[in-house]
Amino acid sequence: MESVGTWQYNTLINELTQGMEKTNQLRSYLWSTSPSEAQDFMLQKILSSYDKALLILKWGGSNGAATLSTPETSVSVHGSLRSEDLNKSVNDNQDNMNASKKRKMQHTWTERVRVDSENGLEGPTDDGFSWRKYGQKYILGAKYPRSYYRCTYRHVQNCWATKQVQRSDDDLTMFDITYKGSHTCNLSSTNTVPPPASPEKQELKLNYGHNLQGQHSEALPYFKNSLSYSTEDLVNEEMPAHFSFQPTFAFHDEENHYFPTSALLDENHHQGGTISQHLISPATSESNYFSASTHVRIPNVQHSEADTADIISAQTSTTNSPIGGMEFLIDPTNLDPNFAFNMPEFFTYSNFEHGQ
DNA sequence: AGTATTTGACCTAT
DNA sequence: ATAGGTCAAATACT
Repeated sequence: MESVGTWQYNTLINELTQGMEKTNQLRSYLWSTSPSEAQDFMLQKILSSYDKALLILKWGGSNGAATLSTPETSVSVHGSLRSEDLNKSVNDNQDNMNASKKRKMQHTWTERVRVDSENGLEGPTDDGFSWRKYGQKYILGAKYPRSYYRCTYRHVQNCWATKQVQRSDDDLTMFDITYKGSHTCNLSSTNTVPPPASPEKQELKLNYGHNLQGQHSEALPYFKNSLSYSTEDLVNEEMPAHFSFQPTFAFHDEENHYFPTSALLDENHHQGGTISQHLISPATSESNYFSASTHVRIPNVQHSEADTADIISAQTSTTNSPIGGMEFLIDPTNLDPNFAFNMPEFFTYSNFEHGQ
C-alpha cells in the first residue's frame, strides 16, 4: 500500500479531517455568539457527514494507513449549561443542579487525538489557535501529566479559551484534549496570522518526563518544545519527524465523561431534538470581536509563540493538500448579521504578555 | 531585550 | 484533606 492509491486515500482522509476540524472550529466559534439551534444543528449535520465519510473510508477504504483506530468522530455538543444563566434546562439527565456547575461552565468538549505514526498524513490537528502553557499537573490515576493551556491572547483580546491535554495512559499515541470556552480572539487571526504549532505536538515530543509538582523534586532539564529530546525519559524517540493526528470527538456529559463516539454513531442521523442546550459563552459579554477586514495576510506579524518555521508548518498543515487548502476564510460578514466585528488593533499584535 | 515554559506554591471546589 | 486547576517567580529560549 504505497503508491498512488494510498496517497489518494490519505489525501482524502486529510481533506475530510480538515473539513471537519474547521467545521468544528466554526461551531466552537459560534458558541461564543448566540447560536440558534438551527445553526448548530446544521453544523452537526455537516460534522456528521464528515464523520461518516471518514468512517466509510477508514473501514471500507484502503486498508492502509488508518487501520488502527476505528476513528469515528462525532461532534460534541455542548458544554453545559450554566445554571445561573439560562433557565434550567431541558436536560434529560438528572441534573445535579446544585453548585456543581457553578463557575464557569463553558462550552466544553473533548477531542481525542491520536498520533498516527503510520501514515504520512500531515497533522491536521492544529486547531489553529495559539496556546500558551500555564501549568502541568499529575492527575490522580494518570500516568502522564496533564497540561494546561490558555489562549495566548487572553489578555490582549480577552479570550478565555483554554484547553487541557492529557496523554492516554495506555496508548501513547493518544491524547485527550479538552477545550473549554470558545475563542473570542482567533477567528480572523486563524486565517490571517499564522498560528503557532499546536501544543499537542509538544506534548508528544516532550513530556515523557515526570518533572512535576513534587513528584520528582529534581527537575529535569527544561524541555524546549520541538527541540531536542532530552534523553532521560523519552519513551518514544522513534516518533516520526512528522506525524499526524486523527481527531475524534466525543460527547461530554455533565462531568468529564465523554462517550466514545462509536456509541453515538447511529444516533448521528436521527438526533432530532436531543441536542438542545445552548449557552452563551461568557466571553461574549466581554468586548472582543474580530476584525472583519483582516483577511488580508499580514506577513510580518510576529507571534512569539511560534517561530517562523512553526508558523509555516502549522500553516501548511492545514493547507498543504494538493487539492488546495480547504481552509476557508470565514467571512464574518456573511456569517451572521449579528456578529460584531471590530477590532482595529488586531493588526498590531505582538506580545503583550508580560504584564501579568 | 522580550517572551515562553517550568514548576512549586497557592487557590478552589469537593 | 485532597485533587484539580491556576499563579507567578525563576528559568530558558530567541
